[in-house]
This record gives sequence, structure tokens and C-alpha cells, in this order.
Amino acid sequence: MPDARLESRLGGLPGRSSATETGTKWAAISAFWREYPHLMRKRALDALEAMSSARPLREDAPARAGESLGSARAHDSLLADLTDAQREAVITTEGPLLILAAAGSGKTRVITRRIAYLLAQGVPAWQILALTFTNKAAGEMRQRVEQLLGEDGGDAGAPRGLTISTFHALCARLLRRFAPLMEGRPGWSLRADYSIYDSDDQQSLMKRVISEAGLQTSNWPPRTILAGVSAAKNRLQGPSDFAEMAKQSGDFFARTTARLYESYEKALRQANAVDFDDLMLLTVRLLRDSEEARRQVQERWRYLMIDEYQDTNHAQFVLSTLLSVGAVAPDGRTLPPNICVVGDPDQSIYGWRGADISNILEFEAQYPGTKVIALGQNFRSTAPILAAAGALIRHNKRRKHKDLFTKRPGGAKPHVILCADEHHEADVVLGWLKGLIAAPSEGEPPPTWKDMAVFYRNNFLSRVVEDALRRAGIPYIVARGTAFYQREEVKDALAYLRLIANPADEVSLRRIINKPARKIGNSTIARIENFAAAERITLLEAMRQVERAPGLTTAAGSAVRRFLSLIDAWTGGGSFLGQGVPESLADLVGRVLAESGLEAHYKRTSEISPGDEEGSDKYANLRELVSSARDFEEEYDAAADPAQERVGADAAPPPLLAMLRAYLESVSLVADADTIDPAAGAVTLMTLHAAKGLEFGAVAIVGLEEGLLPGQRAMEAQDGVEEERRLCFVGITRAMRHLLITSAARRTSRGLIERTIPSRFLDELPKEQIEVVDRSEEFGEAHDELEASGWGRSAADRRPARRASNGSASSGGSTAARSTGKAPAEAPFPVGAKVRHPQFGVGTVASFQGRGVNLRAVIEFRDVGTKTLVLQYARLQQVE
DNA sequence: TTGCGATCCCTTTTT
DNA sequence: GGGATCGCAA
Repeated sequence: MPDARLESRLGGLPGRSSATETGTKWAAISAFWREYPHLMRKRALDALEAMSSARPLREDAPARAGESLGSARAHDSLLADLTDAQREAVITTEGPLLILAAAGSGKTRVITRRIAYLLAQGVPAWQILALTFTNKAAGEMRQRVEQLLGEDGGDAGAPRGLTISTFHALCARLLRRFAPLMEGRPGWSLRADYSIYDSDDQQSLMKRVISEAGLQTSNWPPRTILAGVSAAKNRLQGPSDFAEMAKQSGDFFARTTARLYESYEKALRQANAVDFDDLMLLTVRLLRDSEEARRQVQERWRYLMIDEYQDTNHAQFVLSTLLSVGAVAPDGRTLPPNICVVGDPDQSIYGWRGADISNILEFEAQYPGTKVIALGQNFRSTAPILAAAGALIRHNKRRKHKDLFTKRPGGAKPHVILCADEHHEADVVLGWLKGLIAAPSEGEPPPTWKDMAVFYRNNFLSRVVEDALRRAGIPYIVARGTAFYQREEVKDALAYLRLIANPADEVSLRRIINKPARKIGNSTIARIENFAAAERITLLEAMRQVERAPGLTTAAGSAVRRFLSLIDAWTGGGSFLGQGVPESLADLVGRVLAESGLEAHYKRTSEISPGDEEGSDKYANLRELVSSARDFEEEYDAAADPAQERVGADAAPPPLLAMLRAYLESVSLVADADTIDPAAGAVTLMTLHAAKGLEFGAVAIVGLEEGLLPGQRAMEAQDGVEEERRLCFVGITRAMRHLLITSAARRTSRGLIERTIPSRFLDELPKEQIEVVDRSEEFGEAHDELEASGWGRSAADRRPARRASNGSASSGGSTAARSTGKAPAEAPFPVGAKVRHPQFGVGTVASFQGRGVNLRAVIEFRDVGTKTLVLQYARLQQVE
């Protein structure tokens, strides 16, 4: 420990954040404790006292910080190459611990060492629970722990019983295991064979719910409703709580959402399915309501660690309180829980998804006696890059101030290049990447493609960059949208499997009932549906009684029966026993693919359009699914399957069915981010969100423009810009040695060329630490010509005055999103004008909103009421 | 019932 | 520019 400099221990309580938010948070917490007094721990005073005695209160507790240092050789190697602060974080094993781990401060290293240290202290592996947000993070953590243990000459390989899992996977397991305990409770209808719906499934379900409620999906977009539902679930609000809230606010939209939430929930339960948010919400309910489940969970896990704590939402916060109950000391006192959270408020970028940054800002207040350790030394980036990141993030108001620092001198200045348009921008990025390869800096390892990444705010920005890279023959991978298990053909196959595992799963049934086409068309389905509704039976059950359904032709009836016999052949009529039933999972998957006709269907479509790479991939993907099932089968350990440890009275499911359920669960919880593979020999393209937790030698961030970064919607939300700034900060701090930031003066969006305003974040970078080059005039002529040739409107119409392009004014200027009583200059007609819409008829223009291509008119139609229309699309005609 | 083409509407970020 | 939906023809 050569460096005596202490960077740890931010003393005292965090600066007060907004008083109201703190207030509601506390109200929620105290209401929670009031409701569940049996969970009540000895509160602040007791806890503080216990902490201040600063020695183990339990016989078997590991020694506290410092006392046993150096006593065991294993510890030396675990602690050797750590800073003082890092070491402190590793050896503080007891009580609540908050580790503020700045970007690049060796967070993962600390967590994995801490787990290894706990094990070395003799803590049984099964008492340790580490939670992450992605499978990838969990996998890496496990791997690195195994590595550490291997090096130490201990038993190599995974310590049995150590739980490192994502929140979602943990909840899925707990629900599957403990669902039988909840059977028969009012309002609980989930069985252990439930399906997990991803966002596609959610949407198709919500679509149906909306139309069954007699509403138009055009007026009530499923996405928007689902966002409201998701937010409610993240706050642990059920349909009735939400309805109550909506009633009080008197908001029509909220009231309708509440109604749809209730029906959606009913439909989910009918399908014996849960969505992602339910996993958390229902687990909280389970642990609150079932004493038995709670006892088992709390007796097992004694050391809880949570990674990326700044991204937890309210449900996850409550879940963590339920999982982390302090042990009882020999003298009968309750000890503070051993909960260790790691995070960085400056990297909180999931507020829009319900992440509650106050969970980390107020951790100390929530857990009295918390020890706080700040890791501020950065081991990743060069000084100029850190300076840029630090200068940017200092513009955030709501923030615990802390500066990143590095001990390594030198490094190239980050480049900022202003480009003419997005094609120019892509060329600039391309040239920069090539330049790094061609002329590597001295004293650095020569960079390769895999050390480089391009980040952007929105997925659609990747296209132009992709095109440029492809043309230049540079290998690249896009970490994007469609993970393997989300692809159309794979989801089709999984839908068959899910139907087998959970016959109530209507979303899956509807997906594949006529795919590939087997003459069960919409009218047939509608008739069966009516029959099912009348008889109050599931869709599948209605199909089984198809001869009783009215109005069906014999041809339709036999098509339905053929479908059913297909399913029954795979499952042995549901028993999974007897002749002809597949013996292995891979066997089952293979037969489903072949006999359903899916395989032939996709093989055929790939032969029809052989030029289509996507098409021919689909068949290969289906084959790939079979081998994924085989892999799963080999690794599957029935004894370790939580669903196999029966806690209720039910008989165990047939082994194949149990394995199938476990398989489906595992594939449902795979996310896009998990597929990112920095080891591939290619430039990585990804969103800024996906970049969190990664690092690259060289990073380019494109599209630094108002409306893009910060994004339009974020700018309208409260504290939205601060989150966007953090997002930008995350991007910058991924870069180890080289950083390029670009913006384009013009950008084509929705087929229209638009002038842009450089992002305010560019102004916030430290001028003397970066190199700015303005190349936005290059190629200007060519594009002006193009621009002038296109559209019916005059050039002036399409050019909203560019506000102080370089400027100081960018912060104060009012963005024109608000509705105005006056018509903007580019509006084709004045307020009060009479217009005709092809569909809505005649109306009067009340006001305008937005500008440029987003210029919208609020029009009071004579017949259909008030509508807000985007002028560019509305095809309005002025009438005299 | 199926499949294709015209047409409408729109663009965050993801477990 | 593109994805989803709808209507129409076979």
C-alpha cells in the first residue's frame, strides 16, 4: 500500500435532493413497514449502535476490516493490487455498504474480489446473492470469481450454490418455485407453468385488449398504454391502485389506461402469463404474503450485492429490502443487513424505464449505519478524455459532486468534428477509424478493429454508418434490436413450445395457429373465439370441442382437429408419457420444427428469394435453435432446478416438461445486450445505452444535435436533459485512448432533409482540452442542389432559423414545442383558417405546435372534434 | 383463405 | 425510408 492518499469515506448524509421526492419516498417506505411490521428491523438507533461497536457480533461472522488482514495467504493475493479504497470495499463485508464507483474505477474487480474474499473468510457460497441487470454482467461476474478461486489454488470451478443472477431471472425462479404456496389466495392465479411475455407478446395482447374494449389502436397506441402500465407496475401499483389514482387526477387518458390495465392484467392471468414487470411485482407480493417463502429466502441469503444500483426501480428497491434482513445476534439484537450496493449516480440512464435515482442517492438514509466508499480513481481513460467527461457532467445540478482523476499523464485530445450531413459524418468517422489503424500512436498497442466502437443515441442512426463501413470493407457488428430469440422464425418455434408447456398461453396459440398456413383463417378463428367466450373456456379448449362450435364448415373443423392432433402427438396428450413422445428436449424441438411445417415453410421462402440473406438465415436459425436446446439439455441440472424442489403438495411434472419450462424461461430472459461480443474482430456499433459497462480503445459518438442528444422527448421531460447528459457522459467514459464526437448540420429524417442545431453538450466540453474542426461547409453545394430539387415547398419553409449555431444562446432559447396562438412563418395558412381534411372533413385551425417537419396544427373539426395533425402528412387544403 | 401491393403513420433508449 | 395494416384480386 504505497499510496497513503485516502479517497474513501464521504462522511455524513447525502445532500438533500428535492424535498418532495424525499418525502414521498419516505412515505412509501414507512407505509411499507407499517403494513409489514413482522419484517420490522430494529431501527436507526439500534442499528447505529451495532455498527459502532465495530466488531463481529455473530460467532461465525468474518472478522471486520483490518483485523485479520494478512492472516491468510489467500487474502494477500485478493487484496494485493488494489487501491486503499478498493481494498476497503472488499474487506467491508458486514453491514450496509454503498460503493460509489465512478466510471472506469475498477468496479467489477472490486465486486468479484469481494465475493472471493467472502468465500475465503469461510462464508458458505449459498449464502451469497449477487444481482445484476444483464445476463452478460452476471456471466462475467461468475467467470471472474471462478478465475480468482482457481488462481488461489482452491477448488476450481463454480462454488456450488453461489447465486449470481439478474433480477429478472431470480424472480422467475422464485415464482416458479413458490407459486404453489400461493395457490388459492385471492387475486393470485399464477401457476408454476407460466409463460413470460416479451414486449412483442405484450403488444399483441394489449392490441386485443384495446379492440375488445371497443377502442381504436390508432387513438390508444398499445405502446403508450403499455408504457403507462409498466410505470405503474414498477411503482408496485396494481390495476385498482392505478384506477384510484387516475380517478383522483380526473385525467381521461389515465382513467382509460387504468381500465385497459385491468383488462390486460386479466388477460395475462387467463393466459397464465407474466410480463417482465410482473416478475418483480409478483415476487414482491409473494415474499410479502407468504411467510413460508419469505422465511426460506431470508434464511438462505445472508450477503446481498447489487450491481448498477442507480438503475433500480421502486419494485427492485422493495425487493432488495425483502431479501436483506439482518441476522439476529447472540444477544438478541437485530443486526443491520449485509447489503452492498454498487453504482454511480452519474451513470443513471434508465430513468425513463422507472429507475429511481433516489434509491442510490438516499441509500445512506434508508440503511442507517451505512458505510460509504467512493472509488474515484480512473484506470481506463487518458486525462484529456476524463477532462471532457468531467466538464460535461459538472453541468448537472442534481448530483453528488465528485471528480474523476487519473495518475496517467498524456494522451490525445478528443476531437469534435462538425459535419455537413449524415453521409459526410459517416465518412468522417470512417476516415478517423482508418487513420488510427494506419498511424498508431506511439507507446500504444497498435489498435485493431475490435478496439473500436461507434455509439449513437437512436438505433436508426446506425444505418448510415453501417453503409459506410460496408462500402469500405471494414468488418463491423451491430449490437441491436433483434437478438436471436426475438427473430420471427425463432419466436414462431418458441410459440409452439410455449403452448405445449402452458396450454393457456393464448398469445402463443394465436401466433402459430395458422403459421404456416393450414387453412385456419380469420373467420374460423373468430367463430371459435365467440364459442370460447360463450362457454367461458380457453381458446384451446374450444378448439377441442370444435364440433360443438356453431357456424363452422366441416373443412374448418378438420383443419382444427389436425392442428390439435399435431400438438397432442408431441405431448402424448399432455401426459408426456407413452409411445411416440419425444425423449429429449432437442428431439422435441426438432419434431416441432419438422411436423409443424415451420421448417419447410422457411426453407421454401429462402428458396424463393435466394438473394435475400435474411431469408436463407431463417432456416439456419431454426436449426440453430435445435442445437441451443441440445446445449441447454446438456447443462441442465434437474436437481438444481428450483421448480423441482417441490414446496407444495403437487406431484412433480414429467421430466421433459420440467426441462422444457426451464429452457423457455432461460430463453425468455435473454436480452440484446447479452449478445454484445467485443472480442469479435470487428468495429462495434451500438446505442449509448448498450455501451454502459464496456470499454474500447477508440470511441466515436455521432449525432450530437439538439433533438437527438439530448433527445426530443427527453427535453420535454423533467430532469430529462440531465439524464441525456449522463448518457453522453457514459459514452465518453467508455473511451480509453481516442475519442471522436461528431454532429451534422443537416440530417435526413423521415425522408426529409432538416437543418439541425448542434447539441448544447458540445458547448459544455472544455475548449482548451478538445480539438474542434468545422467541416460542415464541405459538400455543401451538392446537397443544396439536392435540397432545392425536392419538395413542393420553398427552401425558406424548410429552414427554421438556425439559432446561434455556436452559441451561448442555446440554453436560454425557448424550444418551439409549446403551442402558439400565432402561425409560424413556415405555416401554409393562418390561425383561424378553414381547412379540409380528406378523412376528418372541414375544420378550423386553432393553433400551431412544433416547427420544421414537426410543425403540427391543432384543428377543431366540425364533425370529429379536435385533432392535432402533423402538417407534413395531413394533406390539408385551405377552403375559403 | 391467401398473398400481395397500396397506403398510412411515424421514430428513443430495454430487462 | 420503412414497418404495419388494410383492401382487393385470385
